[in-house]
Amino acid sequence: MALRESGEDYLESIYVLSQRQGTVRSIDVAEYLGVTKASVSKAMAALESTGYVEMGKRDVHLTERGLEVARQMWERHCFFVGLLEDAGVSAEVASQEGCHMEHCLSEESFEKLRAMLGRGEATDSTSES
Amino acid sequence: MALRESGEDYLESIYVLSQRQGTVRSIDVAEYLGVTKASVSKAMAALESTGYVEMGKRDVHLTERGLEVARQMWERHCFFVGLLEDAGVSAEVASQEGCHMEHCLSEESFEKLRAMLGRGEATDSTSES
DNA sequence: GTGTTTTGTGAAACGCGGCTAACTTTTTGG
DNA sequence: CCAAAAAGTTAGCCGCGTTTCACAAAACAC
Repeated sequence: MALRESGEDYLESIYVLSQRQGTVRSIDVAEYLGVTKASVSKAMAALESTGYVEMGKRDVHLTERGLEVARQMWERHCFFVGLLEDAGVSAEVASQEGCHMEHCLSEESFEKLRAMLGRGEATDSTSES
Repeated sequence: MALRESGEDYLESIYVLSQRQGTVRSIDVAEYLGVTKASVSKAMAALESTGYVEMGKRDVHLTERGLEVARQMWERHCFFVGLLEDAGVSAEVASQEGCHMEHCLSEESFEKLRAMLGRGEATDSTSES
């Protein structure tokens, strides 16, 4: 039920990778996140049992429910990274730090913050590095 | 050496409580953070061994080093809470969520963000609820 | 001053999210 | 087709930050 920060990261990376590559394997997620494949294996089992992902023979994909979370996370990721970059933070650092900020807010608070800061919808760039 | 999120929270709460009350005991920290006194006891031992706090017979206080971190955290806390409140988030939720955001950024990024959003120095309100 | 209540500590355990190592299964390429 | 490489799984471990529970030590209240 309660999705943790790490779970959200896994979902987000599956989302990003699927935009880039179509099909996503555990190993791709492991490389993307910089964890071992054993960690991914465990995490996928947990996320499958809670209904966020489904595992085919040789790929993983998001369920409706997982997709919703993943998109939301990615949107926030883009928002915070953009915000930090605009503030003059390097792309690399912004990306690292944005990764954590994206898990801090409720959906409601995030929407309010975005509305106030008026950065509209985040520009999707799942295909970039 | 490496101070974790929870360590920063402990330092911050010692700071806030000392502004409010003067003297701070473990039990005060426990109540403030909503953890057990055993947790505080362990955490204090760790923070003492790394030079962030000193423990007297019946009180805890920050070292120079601890004070610096604590002030920084509190400043960020006020910044993020203020930001969220301005966005229309309730004080209670803003406080909860700001608590997490304050640990995400490097000092450098935080300063840049603050400069861009132009909210000046945070207003200190350690004496409030 | 003595007994009760409050505060602090220590030991053992747990959940989480990683890791390594060993193994199985699948894919690939000669 | 088959061997080797790549991908996935399983088991066991670790560190962190909690918890509970039992106990020790102070503080407080008469």
